[in-house]
Amino acid sequence: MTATLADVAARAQVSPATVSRVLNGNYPVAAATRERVLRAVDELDYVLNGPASSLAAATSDLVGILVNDIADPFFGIMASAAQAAIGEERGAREKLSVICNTGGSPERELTYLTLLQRQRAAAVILTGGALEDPAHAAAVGAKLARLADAGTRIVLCGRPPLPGDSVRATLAFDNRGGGRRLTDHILGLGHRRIGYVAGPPERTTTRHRLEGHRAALDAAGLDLDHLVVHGSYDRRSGYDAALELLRREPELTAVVAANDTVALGACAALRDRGFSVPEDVSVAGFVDLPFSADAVPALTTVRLPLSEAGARAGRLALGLEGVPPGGIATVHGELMVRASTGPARPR
Amino acid sequence: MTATLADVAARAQVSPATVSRVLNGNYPVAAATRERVLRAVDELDYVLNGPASSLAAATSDLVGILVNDIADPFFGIMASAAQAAIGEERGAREKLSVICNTGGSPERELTYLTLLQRQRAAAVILTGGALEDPAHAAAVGAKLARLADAGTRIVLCGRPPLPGDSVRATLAFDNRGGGRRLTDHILGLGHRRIGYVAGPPERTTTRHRLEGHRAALDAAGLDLDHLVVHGSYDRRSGYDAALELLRREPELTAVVAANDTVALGACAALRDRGFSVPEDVSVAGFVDLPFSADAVPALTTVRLPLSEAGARAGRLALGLEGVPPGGIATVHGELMVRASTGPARPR
DNA sequence: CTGTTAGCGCCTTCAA
DNA sequence: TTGAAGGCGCTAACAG
Repeated sequence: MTATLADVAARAQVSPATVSRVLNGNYPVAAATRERVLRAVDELDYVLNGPASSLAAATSDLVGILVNDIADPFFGIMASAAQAAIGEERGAREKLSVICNTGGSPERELTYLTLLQRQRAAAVILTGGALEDPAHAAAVGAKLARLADAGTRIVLCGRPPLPGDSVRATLAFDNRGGGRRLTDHILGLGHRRIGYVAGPPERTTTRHRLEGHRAALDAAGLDLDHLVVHGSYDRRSGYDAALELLRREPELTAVVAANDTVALGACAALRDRGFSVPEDVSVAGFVDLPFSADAVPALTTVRLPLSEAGARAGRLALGLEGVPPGGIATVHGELMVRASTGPARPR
Repeated sequence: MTATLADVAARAQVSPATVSRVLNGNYPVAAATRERVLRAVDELDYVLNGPASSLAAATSDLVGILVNDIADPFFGIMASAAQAAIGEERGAREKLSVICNTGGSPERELTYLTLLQRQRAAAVILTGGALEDPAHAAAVGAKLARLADAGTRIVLCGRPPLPGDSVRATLAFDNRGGGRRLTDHILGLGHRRIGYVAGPPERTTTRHRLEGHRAALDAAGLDLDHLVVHGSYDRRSGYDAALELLRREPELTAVVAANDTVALGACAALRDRGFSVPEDVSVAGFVDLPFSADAVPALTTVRLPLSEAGARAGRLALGLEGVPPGGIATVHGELMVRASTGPARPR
C-alpha cells in the first residue's frame, strides 16, 4: 500500500508532527532530524496525500487557468506563459497550475469554477473575452465572490474588469484602442469601402474591437455598419464572412478582421475569388499570432503581448507581483504594419 | 463560513450520510428526501469539499492531461478534444480534467506526475512524443507504475507504447509509416536532393518520422544523411534549418519537415532566399494543422487525426471505451497532397 | 430507505 | 526542538 506520513514517522523514529514540519518547512526542525526524515521519505517513496493535506490545511496548491479555446494559440500562449511563471516559483509549496478549457460554453465555465471551488483552489486565472449575457455574468460574479471569500485569488487576463472586489487583479487588453488604430491605418491608406469581420456578438473582445473600428470610422465621417459581419473566432468564419462582404459590397477594398485566424480565412476566400491581397483588397487582423508574420502576404495586425500578460497573470496569482493601482492594468497592443495592407485602389 | 455537509443535513433534517448519498447518487434515496436535501443545498449554496471527499473516498475526480507545449496547436487540439470528451460524461461524479504543460522539460513532467499522484488523480493522459533519455524514461516508468498501483488510469496518446502493464491503453501515431509515405511521394515527383528538417533528436516522434524518411530513401537507393538537420518543433527552427540545408546543398529541390510549423518556417526561409515553392523547391510537413491548408501554397503533409485521437484518449481514461487488443492501437496518418509539392525541376 | 459510527491522512494548537 | 491529541469534512460499512 501507499506509504503514509505515519509510516515515515515510524521509520524515522519521530512523531508524525515532525515529519509534517519537515515536509512543509514552516517550523524549525533540527538538521539531524530533518535528515533522518528525508531519508525515510526517500526510502519509502513517500508522496504526500494532497486531499488529506488540503483538508487539514483548508487550502490546496491548485491554480486553475480558464481558457475559452485551448486549440487556439491565443489561449495556448497565454496559458503556457502563466503556467511557466507559476511552475517557476521554487520553494514554498509547489503549485499545480492546470488549464481548464471551457470551449466557450457558459455552463462549462461555471462548472469549472465550481470544481475549482470544490478543490479549494489557491488561485484562478480567467483569460480572454467574457460573455456579455447579464445572467451569466451575474452567475460568474457570484461564483467569484464565493471563491474570493474562501481565500482563492482571482486574476483576469485579457478580460475586462469586473465590478466588486473579488478580483485581485485585472490585466485588460486595450482592444478598443487597438481596433481604433488599426482602422485608422486602413483609412490612412485611402480605403473607404471597408468590411469588418467581427467575432461572436456576445463576447466583450468582439464588442471592444468593433467599437474601436467604429470610432475610427466615425472620426472619418463614415458609417459602414452594413459591412459588419459576425461569426466565431475561427478560420472558417473568416472565409464565409469575406464572401458575404463581397456580396454586400462588390467594390470592397479592405477587410478588417477581429483576429488573425479570421483574417487569414478571409484572405483565403479573397484568393479563391480571384482577388489579390493587398493589391485588390487589403486585409488586417488582430493579436499577431506567431504564424501571422509568416503568412503570404505577411499580415498587418495589432500585436498583443500574450506571453508577457500570461506570465504576469501567473505571478499575480501567486502574489509574487504587486497588484497594479486600482487593481487594473491596461495592456496596450502595437500596430504591426506588414504586407497585407496597402493603398486603396478602386476597382 | 462555508457551509458543510453537516449544515445541509441539519437544514434538511436528515443525516449527513443521506446528504452524501443524494449528492453522489450512488444509493437509493426517497424522492421526497432527495428534494429536501437538494433544496437545502441550494439554499445554503453548498459546494462539496473536494479534498475531504477525495480523502474519504480515496480517489479524486481529477484527470490530468500532460502536454509538451500547449502553445502548439498539435497539443491544443488533442487536449481540447480529450477535455471535451471527459467533460461530456454526464452522470456519475463529474471529472475535472486539467491540462498540465511540461514545456518539454523532463523535470516538469515528473513534477506534474508527482503532483497528480499527490492528488490521487483518477486518470492521467500523456500526449505527444516521449523523451528517449533512458534515465528519464525509467523514472517516468516508475512513476506511472506507482500511479497505476494507486488506481490511476494511464493512457498514452500520440506516444509510443511503454513496457510493463501500468498503461491502460496506448494510441500510437504511425509516425514511421507516415514519414515513409510522405518521402515516397516526394521521390515519386522525381526529387533526389531532399533535405530533412528533423525535430529535437531526443524525442520519439522525431526519430520515428525520420526513420520513415530514411526507409523511403533506402528503398530508392539514396543516402541523404548529410541533409538532415535537427532543431526544435517551431517555426524559427524550420527557418534556420532551411538556410542550413541550402548551404549544404545549393541544388536542393525538396524539403521535408518534421511538422507543419517547421515546414512553414522553411517556406519563409526559401521565399526570403528568392526561391519559389513548389516551382524551385517542394516543401512538405507533418500533422496537418488547421492553418496548413490555408498557407500559400497549401501545404502537402501527413494528416494525423488529432481530435479523434484526443477524444478517444479521453474516453479511454474514463473507461467509457473498450481497451484495444493488446492495449495498443496504431493511429494512421493520411497523406494530403497539396500545392507545396510538385515535380522536381533541376536548377 | 435512513441513521450511526468510524476512520481517511494530515495539520496545528498545546504542552513538554 | 519535539510529541500528543483533536479535528478538518466527507464516505462507507453496518445496523435498523
